[in-house]
Amino acid sequence: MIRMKDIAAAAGVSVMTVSRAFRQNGAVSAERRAAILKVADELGYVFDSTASTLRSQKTGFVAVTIPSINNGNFADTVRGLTEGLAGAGLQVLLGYTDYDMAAEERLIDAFLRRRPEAMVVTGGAHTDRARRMLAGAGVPVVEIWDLPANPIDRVVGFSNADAVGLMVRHFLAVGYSRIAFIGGDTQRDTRGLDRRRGFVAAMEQAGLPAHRLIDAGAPPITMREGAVAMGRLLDQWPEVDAVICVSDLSAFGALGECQRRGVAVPGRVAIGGFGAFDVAACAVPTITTVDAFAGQIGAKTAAMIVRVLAGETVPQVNRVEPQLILGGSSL
Amino acid sequence: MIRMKDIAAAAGVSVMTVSRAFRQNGAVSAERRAAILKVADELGYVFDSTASTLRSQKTGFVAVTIPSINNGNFADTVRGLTEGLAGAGLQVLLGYTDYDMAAEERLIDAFLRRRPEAMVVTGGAHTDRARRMLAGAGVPVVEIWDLPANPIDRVVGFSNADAVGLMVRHFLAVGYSRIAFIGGDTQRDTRGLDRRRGFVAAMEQAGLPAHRLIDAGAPPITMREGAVAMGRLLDQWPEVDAVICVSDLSAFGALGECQRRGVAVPGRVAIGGFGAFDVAACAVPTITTVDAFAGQIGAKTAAMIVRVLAGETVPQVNRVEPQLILGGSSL
DNA sequence: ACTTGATCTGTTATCGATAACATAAACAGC
DNA sequence: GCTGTTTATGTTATCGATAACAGATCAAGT
Repeated sequence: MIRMKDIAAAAGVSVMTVSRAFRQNGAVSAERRAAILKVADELGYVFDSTASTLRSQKTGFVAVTIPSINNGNFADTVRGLTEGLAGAGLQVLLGYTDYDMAAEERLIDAFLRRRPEAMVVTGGAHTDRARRMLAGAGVPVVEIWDLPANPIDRVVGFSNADAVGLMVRHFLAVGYSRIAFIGGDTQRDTRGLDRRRGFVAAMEQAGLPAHRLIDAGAPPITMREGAVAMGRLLDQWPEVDAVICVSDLSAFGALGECQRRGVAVPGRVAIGGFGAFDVAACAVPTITTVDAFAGQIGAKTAAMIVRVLAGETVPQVNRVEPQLILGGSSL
Repeated sequence: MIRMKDIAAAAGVSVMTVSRAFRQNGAVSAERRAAILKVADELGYVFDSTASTLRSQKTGFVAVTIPSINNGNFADTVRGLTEGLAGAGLQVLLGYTDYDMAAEERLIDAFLRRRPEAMVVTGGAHTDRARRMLAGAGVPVVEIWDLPANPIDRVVGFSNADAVGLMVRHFLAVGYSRIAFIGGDTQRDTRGLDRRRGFVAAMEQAGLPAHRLIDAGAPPITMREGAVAMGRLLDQWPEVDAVICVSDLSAFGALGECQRRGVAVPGRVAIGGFGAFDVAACAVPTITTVDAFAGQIGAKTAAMIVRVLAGETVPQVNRVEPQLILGGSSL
């Protein structure tokens, strides 16, 4: 493999000059730089980030953990992060946890060895060791998609409970009252659990019973699980007139189950989801949902990281305001 | 930051012994290793992969580029890759190209600087410079999700054209003949283009006209674009009795458009998709599709890489056989 | 007891770049 | 013309680990 010293020898300059030629702000005369880059290109030289990283102590990595890679919301967040960080020359190192805190801990451990310049983790629930590792990493840490009670460092997110409250109040306003909730029972998906808590809180605040809760199993809660849960809901509480699902995917599955059973939506049962996934806008009828602005979460996180790394003072918490999107499923 | 020499001093051993204690097969006595790891833990030491990488010339990275991060098929492939490589201590470094060859080239360049131990790229279409970089990288290169005519190195994939041929022959067998195709017109998504070519070839082989082609714009072709394209199709060729879409997402959008227009599926128009996405199985009716076994592509690619890196002789091409999955949309 | 081999530990040099410092040349200001 | 500043280049030491080699210890075999 070709190294900088080979380029230096071929171009008749010192290694240091070659190093400078490869940087944006390197103090090298324009003609020398051009000559050096030409030689490097001819020799097929590929810059070695590893050596650069070791000496300069700058990896150019921002490590990001998300629960699932197969989820349009997190994909949007990653997109926002990637694009926002690219401008600062930072690359995203992405890992997924499968909604498993132990897996998250292992991932954080593996990532920290690579000396990222910042860490982004989804949610505020972590193992004790993961918390300690993050807190002691000596780099900015951002928890996203949530508003943890005890943040490790910085936060970009929203209250999942309050967001579902929006939906409950909409359903009540439109005239539904025998409302059920699907999903969010396990400890694994704390955001799903928060949404269920938000449902219960909003119902109780309205003086209505909030006992119609259907377990949809371990996350990720897919379309299929939404369908199964809807079937159980209709069997168990036939009087139900509306259902709020932990995400649009399960809401879509629930909608399909209603259609197969000949249960009119929204005539007989109204449906609400979460996340503003494409499927909510393209289903027939469209599904009422809450947009958490996943892309913005990523973009804001990226901006926060760039500013913090530049030494600026930035507020610790950046809130995103979810927004209700009315669909045909709850008219 | 704590370094190995700090651990060595605290534990009363040499740095080399600490280094060995941190490895699986390091020749250190069990008690010494335990003592060293205990000291390291107490001091909050975090292993520095960068230095290790520079000396040992092993990064533990496998770089992977996919067209889009928000796509269940590629997500499944990445999952297969991640899991298959984890056993060999390899981490996936993931990037997405937005179906843009210039973006792919930049990504490959950025990745190669980090000295991955193997490169995985989606598809067989690349810029000349990207091809040169990959060919000269000195590491195994695997092109996936396609069967390129001139592979750079290794391949794990299938013929997108043949896979659509399966679907066409199914439609013909069930009695449809005025079949249209949605998507795949641009040069950006070569797999989509191959699928359209496969449609045309299979129709012509059956002696049927293959002129009903609807452009759905630049990839990614989403549900929305499928709906718009279906509208145009029904307006332009009202005699159409079946439509094959470049993916299940556009097929689902098309199904929704039919439902909004009161066009019975499959009574009046049959619909086929591609990719065996969740939405195909959960839509009402279910959508006939082709499973390309995205997860298997990832798993097989991972296995291939592990074996090649271990010095084994492995066939250059590993084919995956897509399979037709019948749905209610084409009964 | 002596050789042989396996196991454990230490020493030295090194991976490929860059920070820090030094120096030379060019240029401006008075 | 002299000093001070800027710009362009080179020299040296270093980032934090590991490869390669060497040496020490210990058990087994003859």
